Amino acid sequence: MTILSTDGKPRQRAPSKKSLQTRERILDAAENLFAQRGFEGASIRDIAEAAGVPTALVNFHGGPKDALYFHIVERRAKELSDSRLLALQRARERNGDRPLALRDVLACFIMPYLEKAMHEGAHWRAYARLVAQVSADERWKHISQACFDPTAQVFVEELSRLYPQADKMAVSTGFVFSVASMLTMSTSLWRMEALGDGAGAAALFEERAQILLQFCEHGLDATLGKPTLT
Amino acid sequence: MTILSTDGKPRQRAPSKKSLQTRERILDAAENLFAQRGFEGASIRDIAEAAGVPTALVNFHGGPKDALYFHIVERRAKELSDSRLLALQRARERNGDRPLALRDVLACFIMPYLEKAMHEGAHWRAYARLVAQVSADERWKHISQACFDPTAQVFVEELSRLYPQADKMAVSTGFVFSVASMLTMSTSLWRMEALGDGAGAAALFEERAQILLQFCEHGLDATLGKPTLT
DNA sequence: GTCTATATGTAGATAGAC
DNA sequence: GTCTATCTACATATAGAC
Repeated sequence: MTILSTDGKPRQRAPSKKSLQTRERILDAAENLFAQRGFEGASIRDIAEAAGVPTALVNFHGGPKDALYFHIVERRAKELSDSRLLALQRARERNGDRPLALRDVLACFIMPYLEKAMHEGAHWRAYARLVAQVSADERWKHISQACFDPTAQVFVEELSRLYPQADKMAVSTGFVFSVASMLTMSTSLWRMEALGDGAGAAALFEERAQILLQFCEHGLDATLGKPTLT
Repeated sequence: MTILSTDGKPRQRAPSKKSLQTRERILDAAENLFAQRGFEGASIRDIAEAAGVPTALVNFHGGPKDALYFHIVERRAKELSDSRLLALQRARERNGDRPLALRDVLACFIMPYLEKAMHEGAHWRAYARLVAQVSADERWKHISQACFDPTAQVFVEELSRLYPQADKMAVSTGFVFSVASMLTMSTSLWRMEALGDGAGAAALFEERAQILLQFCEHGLDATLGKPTLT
């Protein structure tokens, strides 16, 4: 039974400080390589080399490869979910009795993600690509269910409250379109640059974030604000 | 030098009819497995087994693995591009001097893709997932450049004509968001079902296509119709 | 906890008979 | 064109010394 197995059993003893540092280095290296090359494209050996440890140590700290992958996604998922739910709670408090605006609900979901990717460095940018991989591949459905769906459900329900006449299928469809657009900020900046004139494109992340919010807000409003076509 | 190498050199002799059938079976099997498991996740051996041929025959007809991957994406790219450009040309003819509506431009790009995925069977649905993989991974940038960018550029320029005051960066950003939303129809139906109530979700592809068009049309119009925020 | 050594399986690719 | 057999490299994972 390994430390990082997914069944949640606690370790027998507290790990040493040095062990924790080693473990972090391994997880960070794995996060980077998985994000860059995908699950099958990143080998345990590559990860060990990037972390500067023998390969056996990756398995010791990370367990089997699929458990390592799960754990790396899970590791930052709680922080991200907490940021989103906290933002939502505060927005509700600010509004008192009035219902939230669509733009506010969207911003509570999208901005915590973008802010971490923008301001908290390479780890979160790699993590963002990892999330995109998991979200677009049904083979990782169990990871989405465990790490993302609970929070996503909260936001889908919030949208349903704002547009009570829209059926749930339309709401979840529009929400997934919005998430896909958001994730594409992390996976496809290179594509935007190739299709635009490319001048200073990478520097305009803030501007693109506004475009994203605008895009999703009006797309969702048009989708949910009127009956679905037949 | 193999038949399918990417340098475009012609074969020395015309292949036999039987050879062509074998080749098709291999390419179809590869398309399916690459779409399902990604480039590294699908092995030459898996592909050979799915096609019912010895592994050596996959290399003979497909060349090195990366050339095979490229070729499979390229194989249907031309048909898809042609459908899109033809739809655009016809829409222009229908309109005479009047400029195209945003909705029409979007439909010319999106509908050929969705119609093939809907009505032309499993091959195109697998291909759609393959396109999503390539479009979201910078490692395959050369494939996007060769197979998708020329047509994408035409549509970006068409959008720029409709919104001449919008800068090109905003146009390409909004376009990539739209493409990401479109591709998510092929990769994440399972996610929409998980987040919606799930009842009959898979059967409502047509309805979702309308939602997609509505979403992208109003998202783009809001994004491009007013000056970008600062 | 860490490392060396290794067990065991599978990967991509090709040689050469037919 | 096709297939068998095989080369070589690399994969995941663990055993067992320290």
